Amino acid sequence: MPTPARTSRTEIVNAARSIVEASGVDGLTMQRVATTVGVKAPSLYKHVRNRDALVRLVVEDVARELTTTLDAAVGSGEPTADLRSLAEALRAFAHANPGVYGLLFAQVPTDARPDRDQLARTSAAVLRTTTALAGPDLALEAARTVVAWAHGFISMELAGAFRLGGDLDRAYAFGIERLGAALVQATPGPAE
Amino acid sequence: MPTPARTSRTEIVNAARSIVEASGVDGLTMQRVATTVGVKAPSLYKHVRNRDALVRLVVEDVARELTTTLDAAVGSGEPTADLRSLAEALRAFAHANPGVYGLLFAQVPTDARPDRDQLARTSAAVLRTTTALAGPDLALEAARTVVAWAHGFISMELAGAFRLGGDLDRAYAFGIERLGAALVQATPGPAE
DNA sequence: ACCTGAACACCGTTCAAGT
DNA sequence: ACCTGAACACCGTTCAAGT
Repeated sequence: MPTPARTSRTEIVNAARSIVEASGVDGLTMQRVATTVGVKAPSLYKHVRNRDALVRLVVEDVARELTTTLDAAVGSGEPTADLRSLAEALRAFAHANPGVYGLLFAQVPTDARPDRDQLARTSAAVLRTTTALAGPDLALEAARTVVAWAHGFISMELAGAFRLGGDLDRAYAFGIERLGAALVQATPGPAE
Repeated sequence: MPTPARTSRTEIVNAARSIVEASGVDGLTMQRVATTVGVKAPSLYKHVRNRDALVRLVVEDVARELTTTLDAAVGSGEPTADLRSLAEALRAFAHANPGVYGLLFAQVPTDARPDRDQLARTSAAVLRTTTALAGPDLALEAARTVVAWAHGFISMELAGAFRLGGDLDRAYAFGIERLGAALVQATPGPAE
């Protein structure tokens, strides 16, 4: 005789995400998710394959949200302004979701990684902006330079790696200005 | 009656480092370290306080090695060349030690973080180079921009986050050239 | 002074048994 | 069709007992 489900995949993913946000990935245990949604741990396996799969669902949820945020940040018609806006939007998103942000580019088990399509969707706004800024031939490399810098800055900031004082807001703004200026000169670098 | 030690802190740290290198931090278990050095797990607690302290010893070991590597990379007398050399040395170090590199700037438990002094020693060569490149007033911000970019690029590369094809060596070289050029213009950006 | 076995409180995951 | 208790193989860590 079938019984109605007492929880759902969505509810489980939401619970997992807030646990990661509050306690980091290491704090994410199946038992804790279970008590949060009101069942026992073994029941979770009716809704998700295992813990890695659950982590992946959380990452994809965060990636989708970030995509929306970045898409909304562009469209000023001025590539340099869009670049600044993208960088600020990414940092604001990370500050608002410091726990799960770290998961986005983390060295996480293969089963916990989001699929290629979602990644492509998330990078679309950046690629459009660097295409306008540096031209189609250099767009990909320019995008990688910007994203590497922004993500590196933010992850070091969140990890507490900037310990030599100074104003981090100003350092971030400094980086955007210099990078924007460096990428707008569309002359290709040395071939080698 | 005292018995001679059957292992040592150094041996334990070395074992832990190679386990992290082979299997990631999650693969680092006290049991595995113990069998590697030839004792039972409880014995390890005579040499290290706990697992977090052991992780920290590994991180500090790696940081010391990286410091030596970066110090050896500079000294050409030409700041732009030193910057390129530093960036390449950091990436080569990460490729040679992909497992433990991720630990260096990771969001790791507080007890597992290296102390401030070691971090200062590791950044010294970069700061010297950016001082020569961008002047003392902008040296710290320039250093943060370079390190953020390089670390972001490398960590994304190691995490497999660059999935849109293209030549990563070329993308890294592109980033160095543009950053070097951007930082050498010592005009401060807008104050705001 | 170091090492060990036994024990405790936790994990993730499986599975038979309930409804 | 979902939920549960019991069980298994693992963790990190403590501690009394060995030498």
